[in-house]
Amino acid sequence: MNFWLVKQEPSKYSWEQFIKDKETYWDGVRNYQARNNLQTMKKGDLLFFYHSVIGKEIKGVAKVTKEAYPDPSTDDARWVVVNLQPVTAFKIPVTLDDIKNHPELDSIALVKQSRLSVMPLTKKEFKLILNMGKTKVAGV
DNA sequence: GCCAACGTTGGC
DNA sequence: GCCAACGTTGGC
Repeated sequence: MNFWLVKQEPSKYSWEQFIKDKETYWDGVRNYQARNNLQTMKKGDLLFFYHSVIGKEIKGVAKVTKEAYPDPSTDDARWVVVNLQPVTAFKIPVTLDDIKNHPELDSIALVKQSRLSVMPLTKKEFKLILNMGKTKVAGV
Protein backbone atom coordinates (compact mmCIF):
# COMPACT_ATOMS: atom_id res chain seq x y z
CA MET A 1 0.00 0.00 0.00
CA ASN A 2 1.12 3.51 -0.80
CA PHE A 3 0.43 6.75 1.00
CA TRP A 4 -0.35 10.16 -0.45
CA LEU A 5 -1.34 13.70 0.31
CA VAL A 6 -3.71 15.68 -1.90
CA LYS A 7 -4.39 19.38 -1.69
CA GLN A 8 -7.42 21.40 -2.49
CA GLU A 9 -8.61 24.89 -1.68
CA PRO A 10 -11.70 24.51 0.51
CA SER A 11 -13.39 27.29 -1.47
CA LYS A 12 -13.17 24.98 -4.49
CA TYR A 13 -13.82 21.58 -2.91
CA SER A 14 -13.80 21.16 0.85
CA TRP A 15 -13.43 18.17 3.13
CA GLU A 16 -16.94 18.90 4.41
CA GLN A 17 -18.32 18.66 0.88
CA PHE A 18 -16.34 15.46 0.37
CA ILE A 19 -17.98 13.94 3.49
CA LYS A 20 -21.41 14.91 2.13
CA ASP A 21 -20.65 13.46 -1.30
CA LYS A 22 -19.30 10.20 0.19
CA GLU A 23 -17.28 9.71 -2.99
CA THR A 24 -15.72 11.99 -5.55
CA TYR A 25 -13.37 11.95 -8.49
CA TRP A 26 -10.28 14.02 -8.09
CA ASP A 27 -10.31 16.20 -11.17
CA GLY A 28 -8.55 19.32 -12.32
CA VAL A 29 -4.96 18.15 -11.90
CA ARG A 30 -3.01 19.92 -14.67
CA ASN A 31 0.52 19.27 -13.62
CA TYR A 32 2.60 16.37 -14.89
CA GLN A 33 4.22 15.47 -11.62
CA ALA A 34 0.88 15.44 -9.82
CA ARG A 35 -0.65 13.52 -12.71
CA ASN A 36 2.08 10.89 -12.54
CA ASN A 37 1.37 10.45 -8.86
CA LEU A 38 -2.33 9.97 -9.59
CA GLN A 39 -1.45 7.28 -12.12
CA THR A 40 0.64 5.44 -9.55
CA MET A 41 -2.20 5.21 -7.03
CA LYS A 42 -3.68 1.78 -6.40
CA LYS A 43 -7.10 0.89 -5.11
CA GLY A 44 -6.98 0.89 -1.32
CA ASP A 45 -4.12 3.41 -1.03
CA LEU A 46 -4.65 5.98 1.72
CA LEU A 47 -4.46 9.76 1.35
CA PHE A 48 -4.53 12.82 3.52
CA PHE A 49 -6.85 15.63 2.44
CA TYR A 50 -5.18 19.01 2.91
CA HIS A 51 -6.88 22.39 2.76
CA SER A 52 -4.61 24.93 1.07
CA VAL A 53 -4.90 28.73 1.29
CA ILE A 54 -7.73 28.70 3.86
CA GLY A 55 -6.94 26.70 6.97
CA LYS A 56 -3.71 25.18 5.68
CA GLU A 57 -4.38 21.97 7.56
CA ILE A 58 -4.95 18.30 6.99
CA LYS A 59 -8.58 17.50 7.62
CA GLY A 60 -8.76 13.75 7.34
CA VAL A 61 -8.04 10.48 5.60
CA ALA A 62 -9.42 9.17 2.32
CA LYS A 63 -8.89 6.05 0.25
CA VAL A 64 -8.59 5.30 -3.44
CA THR A 65 -11.68 3.45 -4.71
CA LYS A 66 -10.92 3.60 -8.44
CA GLU A 67 -7.56 3.85 -10.14
CA ALA A 68 -6.64 6.45 -12.74
CA TYR A 69 -8.95 6.96 -15.72
CA PRO A 70 -9.38 9.88 -18.18
CA ASP A 71 -10.45 13.17 -16.59
CA PRO A 72 -14.13 13.69 -17.55
CA SER A 73 -13.75 17.45 -17.07
CA THR A 74 -11.57 17.78 -20.17
CA ASP A 75 -11.15 16.32 -23.66
CA ASP A 76 -7.42 16.46 -23.24
CA ALA A 77 -6.24 12.84 -23.03
CA ARG A 78 -3.19 13.76 -20.97
CA TRP A 79 -5.11 14.19 -17.72
CA VAL A 80 -6.55 11.59 -15.37
CA VAL A 81 -8.61 11.36 -12.21
CA VAL A 82 -9.01 8.79 -9.43
CA ASN A 83 -12.04 8.13 -7.27
CA LEU A 84 -11.79 8.78 -3.54
CA GLN A 85 -13.92 8.04 -0.51
CA PRO A 86 -13.58 9.55 2.97
CA VAL A 87 -12.24 7.17 5.62
CA THR A 88 -12.14 9.27 8.76
CA ALA A 89 -11.82 12.89 9.86
CA PHE A 90 -8.89 13.90 12.03
CA LYS A 91 -9.79 14.44 15.68
CA ILE A 92 -7.40 17.39 15.56
CA PRO A 93 -6.52 18.97 12.19
CA VAL A 94 -2.78 18.94 11.54
CA THR A 95 -1.64 22.36 10.37
CA LEU A 96 1.15 23.30 8.01
CA ASP A 97 2.90 24.90 10.99
CA ASP A 98 2.69 21.63 12.95
CA ILE A 99 4.33 19.83 10.03
CA LYS A 100 7.01 22.50 9.53
CA ASN A 101 7.83 22.36 13.24
CA HIS A 102 8.26 18.61 13.27
CA PRO A 103 11.91 17.67 12.72
CA GLU A 104 11.01 14.54 10.73
CA LEU A 105 8.44 16.26 8.54
CA ASP A 106 9.98 19.62 7.75
CA SER A 107 11.38 18.41 4.43
CA ILE A 108 8.34 16.70 2.89
CA ALA A 109 7.00 17.94 -0.44
CA LEU A 110 4.13 19.78 1.23
CA VAL A 111 6.73 22.12 2.74
CA LYS A 112 9.45 22.06 0.08
CA GLN A 113 7.31 21.97 -3.05
CA SER A 114 4.39 24.11 -2.10
CA ARG A 115 2.81 24.09 -5.54
CA LEU A 116 2.59 20.32 -5.97
CA SER A 117 -1.00 19.18 -5.39
CA VAL A 118 -0.56 15.39 -5.29
CA MET A 119 2.47 13.98 -3.48
CA PRO A 120 3.65 10.69 -2.02
CA LEU A 121 4.35 10.13 1.66
CA THR A 122 6.30 7.32 3.30
CA LYS A 123 4.49 5.03 5.71
CA LYS A 124 6.53 6.56 8.51
CA GLU A 125 5.48 10.09 7.57
CA PHE A 126 1.89 8.97 7.22
CA LYS A 127 1.92 7.39 10.68
CA LEU A 128 3.51 10.45 12.26
CA ILE A 129 0.89 12.78 10.83
CA LEU A 130 -1.89 10.36 11.76
CA ASN A 131 -0.64 10.41 15.35
CA MET A 132 -0.50 14.21 15.33
CA GLY A 133 -4.16 14.15 14.28
CA LYS A 134 -4.92 11.78 17.19
CA THR A 135 -6.49 9.45 14.68
CA LYS A 136 -6.19 5.74 13.94
CA VAL A 137 -6.79 3.88 10.71
CA ALA A 138 -7.03 0.09 10.42
CA GLY A 139 -4.03 -1.49 8.74
CA VAL A 140 -1.54 1.35 9.25
C1' DG B 1 16.50 23.80 -27.96
C1' DC B 2 16.81 28.08 -25.40
C1' DC B 3 14.82 31.36 -22.69
C1' DA B 4 11.72 35.41 -21.98
C1' DA B 5 7.05 36.17 -21.10
C1' DC B 6 3.15 34.79 -19.04
C1' DG B 7 -0.22 32.42 -15.95
C1' DT B 8 -1.15 30.01 -11.72
C1' DT B 9 -0.52 28.49 -7.07
C1' DG B 10 -0.35 29.17 -2.41
C1' DG B 11 2.00 31.15 1.71
C1' DC B 12 2.18 35.33 3.95
C1' DG C 1 -4.31 41.28 -1.88
C1' DC C 2 0.48 40.82 -2.87
C1' DC C 3 4.10 38.56 -4.80
C1' DA C 4 7.70 34.78 -5.00
C1' DA C 5 8.19 30.44 -6.95
C1' DC C 6 7.54 27.63 -10.48
C1' DG C 7 5.52 25.39 -14.60
C1' DT C 8 4.17 26.16 -19.35
C1' DT C 9 4.09 28.43 -23.76
C1' DG C 10 5.80 30.21 -27.86
C1' DG C 11 9.03 33.10 -30.63
C1' DC C 12 13.39 32.87 -32.35
